[in-house]
Amino acid sequence: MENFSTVTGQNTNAVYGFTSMLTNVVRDERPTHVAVAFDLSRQTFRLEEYAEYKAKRNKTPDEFKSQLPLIQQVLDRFGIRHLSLAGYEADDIIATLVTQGLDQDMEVLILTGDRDSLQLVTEHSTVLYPTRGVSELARMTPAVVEEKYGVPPHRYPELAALVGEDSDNLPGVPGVGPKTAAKWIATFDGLENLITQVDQVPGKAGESLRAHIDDVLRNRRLNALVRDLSLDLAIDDLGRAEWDRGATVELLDELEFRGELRTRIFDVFGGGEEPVTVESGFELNPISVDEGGLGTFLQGLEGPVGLYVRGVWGSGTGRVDGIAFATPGLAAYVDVTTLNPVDDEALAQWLAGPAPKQMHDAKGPLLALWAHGWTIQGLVLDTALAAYLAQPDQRSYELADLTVRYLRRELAGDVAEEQASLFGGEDDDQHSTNAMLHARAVVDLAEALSTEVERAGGHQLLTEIEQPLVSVLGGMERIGIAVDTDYLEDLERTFADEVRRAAEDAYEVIGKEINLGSPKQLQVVLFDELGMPKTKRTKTGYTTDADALQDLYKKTEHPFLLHLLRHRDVSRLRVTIEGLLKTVQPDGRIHTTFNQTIAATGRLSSTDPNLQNIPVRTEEGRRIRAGFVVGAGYESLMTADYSQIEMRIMAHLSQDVLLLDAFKSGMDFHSITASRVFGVPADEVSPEQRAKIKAMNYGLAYGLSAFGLSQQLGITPGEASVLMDEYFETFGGIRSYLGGVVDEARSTGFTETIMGRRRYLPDLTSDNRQRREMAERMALNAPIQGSAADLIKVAMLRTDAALKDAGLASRLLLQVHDELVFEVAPGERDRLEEVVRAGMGGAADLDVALDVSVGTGRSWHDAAH
DNA sequence: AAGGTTACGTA
DNA sequence: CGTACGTAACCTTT
Repeated sequence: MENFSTVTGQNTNAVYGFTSMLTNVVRDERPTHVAVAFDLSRQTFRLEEYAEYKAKRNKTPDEFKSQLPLIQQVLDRFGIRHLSLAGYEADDIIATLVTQGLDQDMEVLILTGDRDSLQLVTEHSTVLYPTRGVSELARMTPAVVEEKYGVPPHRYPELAALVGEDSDNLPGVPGVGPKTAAKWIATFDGLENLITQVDQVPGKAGESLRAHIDDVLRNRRLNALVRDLSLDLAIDDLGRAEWDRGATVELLDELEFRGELRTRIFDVFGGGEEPVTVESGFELNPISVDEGGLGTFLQGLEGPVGLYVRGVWGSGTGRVDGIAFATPGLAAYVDVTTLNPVDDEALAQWLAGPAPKQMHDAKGPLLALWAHGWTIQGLVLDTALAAYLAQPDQRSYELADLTVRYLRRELAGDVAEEQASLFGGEDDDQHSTNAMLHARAVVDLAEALSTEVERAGGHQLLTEIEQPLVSVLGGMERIGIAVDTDYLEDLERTFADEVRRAAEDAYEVIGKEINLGSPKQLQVVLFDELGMPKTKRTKTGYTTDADALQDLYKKTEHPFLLHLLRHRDVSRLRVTIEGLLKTVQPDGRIHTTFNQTIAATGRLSSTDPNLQNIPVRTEEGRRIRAGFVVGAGYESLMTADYSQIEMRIMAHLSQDVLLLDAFKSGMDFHSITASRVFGVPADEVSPEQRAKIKAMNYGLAYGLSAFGLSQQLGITPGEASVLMDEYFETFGGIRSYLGGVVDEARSTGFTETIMGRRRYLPDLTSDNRQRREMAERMALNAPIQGSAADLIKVAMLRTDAALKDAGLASRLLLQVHDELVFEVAPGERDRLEEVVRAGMGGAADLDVALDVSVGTGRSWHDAAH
């Protein structure tokens, strides 16, 4: 699950975790009888005996409490019994059921995170104890308990009584840990004998025991589980009841559990049935359009028309096979490959006209329509973009997923169509029905999503930014950027030579050939054979990343490391070029795809290839940029970047006076902020001081920690902490802004950008510290990164429109988050610069200026400034 | 063949 | 133990 709360704001973390774990255990263990026990309240006989029982435990968070009824609903739907009993804990219920089960010669499994339950372990009863968070279950058999604690299971509570249990607020004997306790229990053959012969216990620990004997006895009384409760349900009642399929589907929809977990649930509890939704699919009223009658049909359509384009697209172009049209009343499908000239013209007119249209993820179809020679106007709603604005954290916005999510209806057809094409049957009927279903789904979704977007305050963002941007992005993809393939091929050979050289040098040092690209083999060489100090742990071993290798070199000065680092660098550059060359189209240009619904902050992303991560930091890397060149018929490339866009946004949002002044001064930003922090004139700021503040400036918007800053600057966390304090002393407005953002988001559930783009962060109230802190950093970053994304999108629209207005032939090619790349038509350099500076600089009216720096040259590299 | 992990490029 | 992405190689699992 990408998002652990539903659209209505109900947290589902615990329901999700519980359901997932339950499903896995049932799948793996195949139990014949299952029961789940819950605590009813804190008020138990243990609390009556000992008022401090579990007193240190935090109050159960509301977030979790609100999920309990949902968990119980899940169990009801799955046909699993659950029970609780006033005055007793869940563990007592479990102990009672285990006892009953063992009496009936059953094999019993106990899934719990409470170590007291280890007393229930026998040859026929095993505790499954969650480790590694909850991702793994340890099987606690008698042998495992004995090995881990040094006592047999039935003596575990004796050991616990001596040692104490923090989580129950039961203090044990001071100075006595598990080892001593286990030794005593073994020597005296149990706690009872230990107590009666307590005078013979030697040493300081013995003294301590004698002083705390009452505690031990009390602990032992309290940690004994009750095994003979009278319960409403007996073992025989715990066989799995009927699985309520329909109700489960309904509940899973409500919880918005989709994807992998849903499949798993149906596999385990439903015997592999495919999940289908409560309601059936879409009803069509298909009509066939007579030859020559398309124009009349189209003119007769009322209201917004859902369009679904059948075809293929990518790399800036595409092909249309057919188009389906749908309104709530009727649907039709047109095979465009067999259109007569009259219908073709009628369709072209209608597409290019103002009739309101709705589509799903229109950019691809747009490329296909353009390639066919058609244009399209009147796109009033793109359902993929609407869904993205309503919930930007989703990993996919496929039409079929959205219909289930927002309409509770299954979009059938894809599977049928795949099967048809698999068996050779180009089933026209199937194609057209499927296409009409999709078009109809778009219409219904458009209505539902309009409401959603409105509710999330995203209407303006959708209609004035995201949707108009579709054709701008499509245009950029269609045009592509020219590359000098000869140059890049040459450069690849150069780097390949360097790769070989570095590898040979590395092999010579260690006296053998290994795969330098294999972290596993590297670990063997570095840590086992060369005996270097261990680096930071990864899931599978020790890291060999560049930072760690640099560190190791500082410590060992082993030349192998230098050759290895060199090998990494140049082989990466070589592979980058190889990848780029593979994507060059017959027109000699690379046509990336810009994705508009991936980044949860509102940024674009670029794939196939990614042109937003072309190297720029190193001299060798920049040689790759020189391979991106101006195309035939154009004069040069122009790049235009926003300078310090994120800090400017922070200045605007925080209204920190010193920060606003820093930008107004027009001086070097890092120097002037450093001069403020260190209290020296800007021209006397040392390079070290500037570097520190630069790291701080950049890190701020990411939720930087003292530890992270210390790592980056190579100073101690203490020093970093002092630096951060001094920074925040100086720029108090920033501190209060950043704190305020998180507080606000915690109470509203979302962050918001300058243009009102929201990001929902339910984890801000998680009781899992790691998740919560992660969400806090996201909350700090999202308004800043997202506002920058808003601004450059507006800038793209303004610039694109201005170019057309001015009749310029220069064109936008790329966007790299705070940078735009243009191809300059002959003689248009100066006018283009004017248009771009105005378009970008005027994208928003902030309390700081939006500085734009511009450069031109024959390549992307030469256009740097 | 698919999916996870590690490493690393950009803003 | 700093946000947001995409890609590729390696390696394990299916």
